[in-house]
Amino acid sequence: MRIATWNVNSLKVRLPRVEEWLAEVQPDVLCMQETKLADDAFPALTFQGLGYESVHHGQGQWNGVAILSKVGIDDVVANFAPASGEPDPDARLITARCGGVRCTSVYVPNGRSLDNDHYQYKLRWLAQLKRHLDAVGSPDEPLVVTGDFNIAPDDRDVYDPSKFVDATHTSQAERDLLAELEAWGLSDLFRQHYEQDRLYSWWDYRAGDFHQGRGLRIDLVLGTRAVAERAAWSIVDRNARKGTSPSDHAPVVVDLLD
DNA sequence: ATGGTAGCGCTGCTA
Repeated sequence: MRIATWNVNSLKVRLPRVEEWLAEVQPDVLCMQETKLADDAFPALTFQGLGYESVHHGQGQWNGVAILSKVGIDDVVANFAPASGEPDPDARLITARCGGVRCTSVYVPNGRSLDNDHYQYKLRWLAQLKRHLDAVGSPDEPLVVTGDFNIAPDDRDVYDPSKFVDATHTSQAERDLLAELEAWGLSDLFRQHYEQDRLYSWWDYRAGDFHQGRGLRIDLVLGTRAVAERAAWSIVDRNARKGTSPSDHAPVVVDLLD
């Protein structure tokens, strides 16, 4: 079973590239973020024509998350589960079970800056994500949390850590909250296969950062032990960041043994 | 040189 995540940065603009990529890579499950669509504008029929069932949780203009699956979709929960606390006013997560794996597609708040209210929102959001996982699932089952975490787990995931002192994406508080998710029972499936640095998934559009190799690894695939034991291979598909009108994120792919 | 681009939607916000 091939699982992938991709922050597409507007599905309206990116749909042709997403269709092309699905045909080439043929993931069984694709979790998307930043669709920037309302639910009634989500192109479910287009994906159906490519063999994918889909669920979408959107608001239009900003945010928006989706799951596509060739291996079935049930137990759908849009937004945070009620038992985890108040719903998120933004459309930032959706959960569904696909092919026996409970999958959550997440678009973690950016945080903007450490002194911004949005950063406190990011920290609260990450704490609620753990309660959400307890509400919808368990570390003892096959479960994946994947998407744009807006956190670089380690300095090797940052092109120049000296440029990210007292910054979002690297601050100790958000890394600690990511570590709490790992303590809950999740591990970074990409890091199971690679130890080296400079394996980024996002590059700022500005200043030619992609071509200069200035990126961050912030798109993660986390899985419980039952999933990690099956994780045979992973890549960041940097080719999808090239050419005309790319997203600023590349897809991350993980293959699970059946 | 503290810059730069992209998307949304129409002025400035978000990333």
